[in-house]
Amino acid sequence: MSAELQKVSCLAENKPTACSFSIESILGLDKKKDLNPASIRTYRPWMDNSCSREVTAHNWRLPIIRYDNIPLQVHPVKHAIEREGDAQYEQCQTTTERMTYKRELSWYRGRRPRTAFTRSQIEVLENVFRVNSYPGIDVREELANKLSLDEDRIQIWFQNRRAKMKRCHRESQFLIVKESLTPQEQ
Amino acid sequence: MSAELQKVSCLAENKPTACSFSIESILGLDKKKDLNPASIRTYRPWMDNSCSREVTAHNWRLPIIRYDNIPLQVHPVKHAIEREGDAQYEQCQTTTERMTYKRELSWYRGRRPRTAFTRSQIEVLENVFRVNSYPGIDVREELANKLSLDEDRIQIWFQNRRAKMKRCHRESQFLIVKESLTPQEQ
DNA sequence: TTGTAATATAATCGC
DNA sequence: GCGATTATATTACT
Repeated sequence: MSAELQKVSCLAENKPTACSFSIESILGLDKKKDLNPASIRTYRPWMDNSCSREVTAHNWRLPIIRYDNIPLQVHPVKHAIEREGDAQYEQCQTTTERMTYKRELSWYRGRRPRTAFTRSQIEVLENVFRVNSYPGIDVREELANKLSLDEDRIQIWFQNRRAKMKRCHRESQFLIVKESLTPQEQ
Repeated sequence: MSAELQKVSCLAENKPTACSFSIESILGLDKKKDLNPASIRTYRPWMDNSCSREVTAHNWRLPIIRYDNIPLQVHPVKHAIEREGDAQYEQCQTTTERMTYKRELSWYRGRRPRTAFTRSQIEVLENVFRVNSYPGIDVREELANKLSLDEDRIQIWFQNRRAKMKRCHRESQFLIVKESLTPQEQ
């Protein structure tokens, strides 16, 4: 971390370091601040109470919450490189060990069990998707009722389906361009 | 496949079967359309001219035309509905064709590439956020300079961060209530 | 291993 | 600025 950034990040730690952000400017002439870090927890409706409580308990017990403030969405490689501060992670020597560590971490965090759509459900979803890839809440609810799925699952499905469509399109576009650049055999 | 599902899936095949999904609802046509196509012109500073030209070039290879004076980011369905003056669009006979047309258009329509903040940037932002979740323009500019980011990115970050905080708080509140209602096992 | 459901969050729109 | 959505990138599971 650069010296500049250290100066900035010292703020939250109340270090007596000189800092180029003035307190006044950071406070923005005293605006409301109502953040209670302890209150942040994720709601997992598909977990029953006992399970939720257990997860919470584990998170409190285990020193693995240090990444809650840091984006989990990073390049795995970069991530691995940059996680030098995580002692527990560093202790994992083999890839397998690290995988296990990560898996346990995710288990403690709680993740909705993967939904396995049936063939008929997919068929209907695909048919609707062909006609409208952006169904509104009403259509999604209709689908949810008819297919016996949560509306949330429908929404995620369409989201992922759009991403897939886009990916496929990008790839085909790339192919077209590539072929146009090398019209002859190659 | 059940009778219900057949009713649904018939849609994409244009079968004259009675169907409990209305065409309007599937197409999302039963929603209000409130855009004024003539007045919409979005500025995309991150698309420089060369890039635009390249995109245009790609568009020329495909049965897609470019749209310089339409919203770059709208609901494709709404968008498609309101572009009745577009001759190419009118040439698309079937709903599917129109959807495809519209869909491809939206791919070329620009969206700012997702910014990937670095760990150190997030760290600083989080530290400032803890102290002040509503930084004024001056603090945002300071941060922008120090973190080598656009002030705009900073602003959006704080906006999303506040939303996240709110969400987390709501969820934890919900959990508390839920647990207080079912304090025993089960 | 691949495909994809799920997740987190940056970006966008309409108010 | 907010709430609601969408896009995007990544993770993790089958």
